[in-house]
Amino acid sequence: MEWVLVKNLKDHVGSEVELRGWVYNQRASGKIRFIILRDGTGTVQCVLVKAENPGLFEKAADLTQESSVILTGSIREEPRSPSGVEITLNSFIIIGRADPYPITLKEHGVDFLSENRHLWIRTPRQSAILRIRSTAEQACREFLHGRDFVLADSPIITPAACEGTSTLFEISYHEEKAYLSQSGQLYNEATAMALNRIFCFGPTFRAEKSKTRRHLMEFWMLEAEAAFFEFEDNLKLQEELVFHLVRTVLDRHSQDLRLLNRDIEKLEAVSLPFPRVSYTDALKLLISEGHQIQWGEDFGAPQETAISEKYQSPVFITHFPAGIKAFYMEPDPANPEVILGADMLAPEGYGEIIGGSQRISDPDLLRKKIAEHNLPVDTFSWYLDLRRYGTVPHSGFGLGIERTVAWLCGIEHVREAIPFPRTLYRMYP
RNA sequence: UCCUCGAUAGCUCAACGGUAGAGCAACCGGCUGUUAACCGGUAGGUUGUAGGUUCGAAUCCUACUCGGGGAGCCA
Repeated sequence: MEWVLVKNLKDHVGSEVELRGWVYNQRASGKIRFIILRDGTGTVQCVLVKAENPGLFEKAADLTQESSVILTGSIREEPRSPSGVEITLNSFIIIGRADPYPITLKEHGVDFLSENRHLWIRTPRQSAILRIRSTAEQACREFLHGRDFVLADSPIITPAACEGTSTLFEISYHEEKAYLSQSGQLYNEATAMALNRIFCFGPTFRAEKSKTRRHLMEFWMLEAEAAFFEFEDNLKLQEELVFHLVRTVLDRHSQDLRLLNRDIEKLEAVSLPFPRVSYTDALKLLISEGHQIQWGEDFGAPQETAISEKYQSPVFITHFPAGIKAFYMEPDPANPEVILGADMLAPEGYGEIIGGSQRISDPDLLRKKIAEHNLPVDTFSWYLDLRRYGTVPHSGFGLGIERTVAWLCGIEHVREAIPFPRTLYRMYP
């Protein structure tokens, strides 16, 4: 008998098939049982009538929540079913009978759910988010490969800070100190000089004691870098990538988005080109609205939210003051006080999802900036080499996948956008 | 690091200075179409830890532990 995934049941209406999965729930009266099976691709209700098969009916009393089963049954259309199909159960075997399952169908608190993350991910909502994450990652790769970008993975163990700002996780590299990467960017610049257009996609680590719905200690970042790309090329690439992500998730996950109660209209409203506002103009706007902030100060979360809420699409904040951005960002020739970089803020207050810039290509200027930031020149010696040997203008950006997925899914917290979140006070399980 | 909130049954919560309760889960029974099914019953507790105030503390005070939300920083 053919083994079919729940999500494909509609293609087999009328036939008898085998299903393999876990019992999501069971309801029973004296004469009829409803067993909801989940197999990770969806859920389906299986019906068992006592009069038709008394032996099987009794045996099914043993099907506790999350017991694993292989069952056979006939698929039929059923107007009363939310998915339109239902299974008439013919037989089943229990692979592993589950003990009383901690995560019931009732409400639970964040602490308990986090402590049981390994089981929490089995719930329909969490599964939907993780499926969307998978598609978002796939769409990133599809998009960049389609634009002739080459995947060039950057190292996770690094000898020193990439940007010298954030706190790093220190590890012991045999007798030496080493650090977990907080960005693959500097290595990306090297691979871009070798391969022209490249990207890396992997975990990145921040040891800052951040403790908000937008922060994880370990998160995944898509970082692209392109030789000969200037500021404008960079922004265009970013907005087209993010637009592609939105469209792809809408196309492939309407059911998951519905399950998450996502307001789909807000995603459908995203359109190209994305709005742009310079730091200076954004600042004026914020001051006119009563924010206490001066030129040269970075925007905080409340400011970012205030700006992003004015637009339906993600918005670029461009031309930040050089003093609040990383040392490698190219100054604007028209005004060297500001840099040719931009942050992309997601709508609905989800915060910064991309940070990017054109990079300094002049070796002398780069050396000067390294000194100004009090960074050790010798650890950047190889990075300076990139400017010694055939320097070119180039640009890149980093996209935080969890924040992006959280926005796409409309969920409250980035911890639900990754299978096993690492937060400030929790790394179990 | 700072601000803020919290910890009571397996889970979600109530009891607010005077005998620790409810719903769900578990277990037993009932029910022919349920969608977090429903109905009846049984069992389940050193109220996060340590001290203090009091005739009496889940409740008030102090410290600690663990966690939630936020600030800063960032994706």
